[in-house]
Amino acid sequence: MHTPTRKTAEPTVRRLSLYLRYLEAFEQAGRGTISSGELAQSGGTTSAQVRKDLSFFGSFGKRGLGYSTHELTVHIREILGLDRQWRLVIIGAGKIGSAVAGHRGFRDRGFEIVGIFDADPHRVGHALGGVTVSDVRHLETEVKRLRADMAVLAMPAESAPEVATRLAKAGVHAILDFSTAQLEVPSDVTVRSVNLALELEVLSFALVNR
Amino acid sequence: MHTPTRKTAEPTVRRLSLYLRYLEAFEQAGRGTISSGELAQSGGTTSAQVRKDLSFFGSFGKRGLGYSTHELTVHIREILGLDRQWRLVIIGAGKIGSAVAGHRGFRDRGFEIVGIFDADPHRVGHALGGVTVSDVRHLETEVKRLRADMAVLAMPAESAPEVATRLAKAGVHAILDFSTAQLEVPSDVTVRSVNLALELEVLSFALVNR
DNA sequence: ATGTGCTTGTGAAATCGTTCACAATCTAGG
DNA sequence: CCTAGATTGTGAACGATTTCACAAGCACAT
Repeated sequence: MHTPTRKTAEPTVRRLSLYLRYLEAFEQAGRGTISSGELAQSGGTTSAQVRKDLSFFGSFGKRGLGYSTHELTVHIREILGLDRQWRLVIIGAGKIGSAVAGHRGFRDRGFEIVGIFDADPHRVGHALGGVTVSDVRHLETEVKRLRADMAVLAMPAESAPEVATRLAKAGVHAILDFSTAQLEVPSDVTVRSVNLALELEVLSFALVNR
Repeated sequence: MHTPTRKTAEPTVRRLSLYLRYLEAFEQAGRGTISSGELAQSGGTTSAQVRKDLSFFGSFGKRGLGYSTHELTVHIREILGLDRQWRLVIIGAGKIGSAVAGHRGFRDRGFEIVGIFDADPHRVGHALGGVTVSDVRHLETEVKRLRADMAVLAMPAESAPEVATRLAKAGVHAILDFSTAQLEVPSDVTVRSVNLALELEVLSFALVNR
């Protein structure tokens, strides 16, 4: 596997993630090999796209035959960094935080929830998915102690920027943000936003311009 | 406002949605006008990008002055189709479904939750955010009766494709899917997927390639 | 009324991502 | 060992999106 010369396109990474899901299904089904065309069908793209995506990272296939499902699974896992355990904290024990905490399948894919935080004293101390909710006041020390790699922000937009800054200071380099806030973080911290209202608005646009 | 000649780029629509959020804040703060540069800063883009995005739909600004916050707000709302009420159903009353149902701010933005469905008899009949959970067996008739425009799928991937098909038949043309399934729907139905595991995997990739 | 300073709207250029098309190379079968 | 059939890997073409750069237009001060 050769590391891409410079930064890889995000759409490529997203598709790799999808390919991985389908590969796992194929492997379960006992298929030893798979062609770029078959992978493309599962992921709603084209065979050329699949091959191009993979070619950024190496040559994993055999001409005339396709890809070994098992080997390609291992390769993609390695590319995405899923060949290790990631330690995850959730900030906000409300509806969304609980949903994330209760989402089985995270742990299976290497994401271990090691801490949950909330500002509401009524929530602190209660268990959520086997993890006890801590007071967000102790965020820095706890996050360091837990050696968290990533954080999920499931809190009101008002407090999100401050918490993001504190997380960055505590050594968290990846944040998944469900709030609608615009986070200001150091350049070595990656932030991804999931904004439910925005998704509905894109759907609204699609309906109007149908 | 001139309707764009053909389909508008999705990134443009997403940014419009972000601009709208910042415009509302600016309007709240009593700012009468705003420049493309200021809007760009809020949305993490460039002033040229803002002007280009808006130019697909018309000329809303005044040279030398900028945009009227109020007028631009109204224009973007109209472009996105937020100048009307959308009727929303949620399929799946589990963790994610509850989070969506309880999300205040949807209603404020014109998305009214008119129905919630679940397959689990234990959940049917209970109220969630002021709406009683119905049995998913009655999906078609209920969705038609409620005149739903959009649906949120918050259910296991196994049953999602079937439900998506039934929704399409019942006249729903926009679906926001939280499952990891690949949905097959008629071309006049727009589907958007939000996949939590995938987002974490993109973050994982970012961490590994930092 | 004119000049100054600022900001828009938009072609043109640059960049980025996708699709095409085909040589290279593999397997399997005779 | 050789041929037929399949499928990869990848430059090159294409298409889409972003950035650049500047003329045009407006407000305000003088």
